[in-house]
Amino acid sequence: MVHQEEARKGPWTEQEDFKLVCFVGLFGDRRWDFIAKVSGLNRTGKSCRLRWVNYLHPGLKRGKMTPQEERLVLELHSKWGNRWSRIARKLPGRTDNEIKNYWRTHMRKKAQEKKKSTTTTTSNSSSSSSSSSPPPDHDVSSPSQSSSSSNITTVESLPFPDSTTGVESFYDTGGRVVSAYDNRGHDKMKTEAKNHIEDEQQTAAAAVAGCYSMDDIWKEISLPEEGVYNCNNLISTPLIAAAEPSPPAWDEYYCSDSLWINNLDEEVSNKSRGFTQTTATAINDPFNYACFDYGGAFLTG
DNA sequence: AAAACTATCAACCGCTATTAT
DNA sequence: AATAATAGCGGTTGATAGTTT
Repeated sequence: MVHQEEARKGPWTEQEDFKLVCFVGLFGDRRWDFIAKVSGLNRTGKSCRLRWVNYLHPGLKRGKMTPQEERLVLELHSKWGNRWSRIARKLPGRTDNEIKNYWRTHMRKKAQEKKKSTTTTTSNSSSSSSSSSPPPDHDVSSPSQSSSSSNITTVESLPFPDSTTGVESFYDTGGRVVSAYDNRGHDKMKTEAKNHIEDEQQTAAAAVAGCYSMDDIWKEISLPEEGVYNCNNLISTPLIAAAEPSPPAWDEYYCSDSLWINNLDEEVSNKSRGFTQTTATAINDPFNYACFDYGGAFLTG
């Protein structure tokens, strides 16, 4: 590295994605600037975080919003306005960005429909469609509209998790994934880890960046006879050793094969956005089961 | 078949809040 | 307590896929 080049921008490549996932697996999803540096990704920490949160996070759901989710978004938006992240917490697997995008397109459409209907049928009584008409952004003025519909479930009664239930959307995990590296608390561990990390930064970066080509990586992933996906296979041993100042051992976090393969197949058939989509899922699932089992031992909070 | 238009969504920007030193 | 660094949020933009004319 001769000098600090201007950070890369624009779409992420599959290689970048993979690197990022690996390093988040190692260092947790908090220290973004650090990860950006150590990984050798020529990205800002901010960019890394965004990519992770909006695309690579294992807890993310993909595909169309379900009618239930749509209703929930409508209701919550009428309640809270453009508090996208807040709304997203009530929709596990959905990101604020996704909801925001959904709202904009969905509501714009509805607004246009409404405009049409009002201009063409001004003399008519208000149509049923207007009951779901969108307020402009920031319009939080009509909380009653949601409650007026008896078959719309109220937020509180929905089965979706929130902080009170103990089941969290991925927004609430707050990066408490690799607690040894969490820079909040665990002072002793933190110091040790920090030293360790700094010593091994070069090794780690080189290991991930250099030891495996993407072809190798995907070959590893798709080995049918293996049946399991092992993070250790993807990252060279020195890296694992370096990044593991304390238990749990990575060997405990092999993924479940069937889930991984099935989801990958599904995504392959989803031709929406070429390989990136598949890549994300391919990366997501192994780490979901291998590294980011929020319901399991890694969840420290 | 091709141009124009629309919808979708990933990613960036600027700002604010939070945490560390 | 003050300051700096970092994380997070909401708004916006731009690229591209899909649809219509």
